[in-house]
Formats: sequence, structure tokens, C-alpha cells
Amino acid sequence: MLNTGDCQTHFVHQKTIDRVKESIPKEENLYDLADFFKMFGDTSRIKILKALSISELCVCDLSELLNISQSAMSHQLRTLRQVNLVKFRKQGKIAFYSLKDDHVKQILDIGIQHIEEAL
Amino acid sequence: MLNTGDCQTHFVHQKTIDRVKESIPKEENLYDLADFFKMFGDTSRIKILKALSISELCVCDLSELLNISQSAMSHQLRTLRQVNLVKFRKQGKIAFYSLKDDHVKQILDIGIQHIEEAL
DNA sequence: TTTATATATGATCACTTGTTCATATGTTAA
DNA sequence: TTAACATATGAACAAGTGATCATATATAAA
Repeated sequence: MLNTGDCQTHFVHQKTIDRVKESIPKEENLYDLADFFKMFGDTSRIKILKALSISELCVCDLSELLNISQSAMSHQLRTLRQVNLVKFRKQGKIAFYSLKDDHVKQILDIGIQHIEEAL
Repeated sequence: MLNTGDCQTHFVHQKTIDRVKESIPKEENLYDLADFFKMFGDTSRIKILKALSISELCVCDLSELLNISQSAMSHQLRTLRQVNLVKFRKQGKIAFYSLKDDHVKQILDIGIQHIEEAL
């Protein structure tokens, strides 16, 4: 069936649609929201975030821990910084990364809970 | 710098690494977890999930609401079903979709909160 | 200043992903 | 049965993503 832009049926529940429409975040925020959640959609980043939820770690520690290259790790940390998930402090040559706030931990825990319940 | 597999420095914090290592989810669960979180990383799916957190909706309603084709909607709903985020009941020709559990709503709310705080 | 090292970044490429088009399936009414 | 419609699915393609390689920057020690 080709898309005609709308349904050709009396089964469209217009009132419900109108009511629901109000709850949808503004278009401008949707992209930020998606970018934020994208960070959790990669196994490497999940490991990074979970690790940082336990302790701050330097780039070198993280590469060692995940067994990925320093370059790959640095790239990942950059994207995590860009969406405000992690912050870092510099101590000489070393950059210590940590979580920016508690949201990450909360989300990870809910996700883990979800997976466990689905078994 | 080429990756040599590990850091050539005394700045590796081995004890911290060992402690943190235990908290990382098992490899087998990491993929499920990533697939679960990936669902939140797309603006169309965020809209779908947010809408369903308010009310159950049929495929037709959802296409109308998001202004995307019925086909695209059906594909999205399929992937959402595969990771146990939504369920549906059939009433004649109509398929009414709804959230499978409360985790989705919780995660969306935390995400929205995160975005708002980052401003 | 020169060397070593910790981290960052740009370019590239294989792989993934979301949409579209075309078509199939399933259900109801005529 | 036939027509209409609600939903599902397969193939294909453009756009996005994560890792790698090469290289750059920054800091500390010699």
C-alpha cells in the first residue's frame, strides 16, 4: 500500500491522537534526546559508563580495561563529553574521567533490570 | 601512537581496574543491553514510545501522529517488539500497541530531565 | 631543548540503520 | 467469492557510526 499521508479509515482515533500529541517533546529537544540515548546503544560505551559509575579512570586505564586502542577510547570519550555524560580533570599528563551526573547510573540500572526480567 | 595492547606507563591504576572490572555486565548481556538502549536513539522511536506511554494506539494512529508512512511505522514497531519494549493486541484488522512495562517511561523521563538540566 | 609519554584528532572504511517502494498477509463487509 | 483496508515484510539504498591508522598536541623529565 502506498502511503497517502493519512489513513483512509474511520479507525483513526483522532481524540486520542490529539491528547497524545501534547506529550511529545518539542522537535528541537528530540534530537538532543536521541543523541543522549544513542550513547547507551554501544557495548563499548556501556562498559565505559558502567566502569565510570564505580570509579573515575584515566584514558589509559579505560583502554586497558576494555582492551581497545587508546585512539578508539579517546574518540568515545569525546562523544560522551559532547552529550554531557562525562567530565574530566587533568592531573599533569593524565586525564581522569568520571560521570557528569547520576542519570547515567539510573538509566543503566533500569536497562539491566529490563534485560533480566525479559529472560 | 600505535596501539601496543597496553599502556607503557606506571600510571595504570591496576587495583582500580580490577575492582571496576567486576561491575561490567557479562559479554552475553551487553549486546541485549545495547540493542535495548538503541531503541531510544532515534527521534521517531522516541515519539512512538512517548506516545504509547500516554495511551495505546493503533498503527494507523501512530503513522498519522508521526506523519510517517505506514510501512516505516510497522518496521519500527517490529524492532520495538523484538526488544520487548512494546506489545500489541489485535482487534479485527486493527493492532493496538502499548508499552510492555514501565521501564520505558522511566528511562524517557530521566533522559528528558538530563536534557533540561544541561541547558 | 630534546625525549618520552598521555591524550586528542582527522581521514578513511566496513558495517549498521531507517526509510522507501513493492508486495504479501490477514480480516471484514458486501 | 470479491473488494476494501489494516498491517507486515523483503529488497534496496542513502546516511550515519565505530574502529583503525597516522599524526598532532601537551606535559614532564632528562
